[in-house]
Amino acid sequence: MEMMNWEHMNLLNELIHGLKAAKQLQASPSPSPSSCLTTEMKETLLHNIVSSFEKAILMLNGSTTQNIPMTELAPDLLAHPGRVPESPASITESPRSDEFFDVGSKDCNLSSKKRKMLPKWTEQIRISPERGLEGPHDDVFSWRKYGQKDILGAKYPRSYYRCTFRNTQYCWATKQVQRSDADPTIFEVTYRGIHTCSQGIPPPAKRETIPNHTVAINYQNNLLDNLRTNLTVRTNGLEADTFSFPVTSPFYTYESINGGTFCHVGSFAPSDFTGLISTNTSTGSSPIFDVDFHFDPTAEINTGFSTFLHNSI
DNA sequence: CAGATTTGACCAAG
DNA sequence: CTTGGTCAAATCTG
Repeated sequence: MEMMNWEHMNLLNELIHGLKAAKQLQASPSPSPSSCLTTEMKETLLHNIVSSFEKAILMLNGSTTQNIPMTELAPDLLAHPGRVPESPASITESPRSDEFFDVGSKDCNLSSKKRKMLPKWTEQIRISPERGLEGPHDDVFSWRKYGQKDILGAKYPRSYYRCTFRNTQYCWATKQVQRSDADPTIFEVTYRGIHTCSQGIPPPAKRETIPNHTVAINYQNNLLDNLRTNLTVRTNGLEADTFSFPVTSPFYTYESINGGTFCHVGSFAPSDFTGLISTNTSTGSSPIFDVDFHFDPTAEINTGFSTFLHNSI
């Protein structure tokens, strides 16, 4: 197999996925009620397109010696796909901000929907008695608490955190911490979104020996990976299973076949993780894993990646 | 004084 | 209506 430049492979892959998603969207006329793509799927495709551009830009930017911060290049892209950052107060409802999505649509406030599309996973973290009740607040990222809520049927309140750099670097990662009432030493931490702030990007110093973009993309993955090996991890629900511990935000393409939907999920993964799910890595060919699975909307929900796994390149 | 936390109010979804 | 998630003013902290 041709050993393509590692950077080019990833970059190409991003652009190809972006293009694929864009073409799918283009092939699906928006006002057609008979369109095989649901609104949700279209939104996901849009998300893919934007995210592909973001990652491609990040890769290119990571390869330059100057390394201009993403926040300067395109802060609005980092802020949210398609969203123009205004004052923080207007973020949740800005009637005119979605220039790339649903222009002219009445319900262009997609922020909550789009937020739901962010990758989401849950970890159960047990606190050690010696450390006291400080809770599982020592992850690598810095968070700012923005709310607390009593949850019906739960003994303990749920705390809401967002990335400290939400306003300065438009990083939309959030987490929720819920103490388990069954076992108060366990905290269930639900993360949503990948850090796009400088915390999720490696320090520029270490960028000479290893291909730059690989460091950039995998840095955060490694952090997550470390967390994963050290902690009990559990995913919840269909959505979480779908995203079942992505190491970068996954991209999706949909295809309608015989009334069912064929879904393709791709994500970057550290090579060791790829090795776990594929036997084809001895060639050292691809750090990317792709998953294709078929689900029939009329059938019972099947959350397994049952169909097949393969390397994409 | 700047940044973080607290907490009641608000809002969208169901 | 209820509920979970977020906002933002008030308050705290270093």
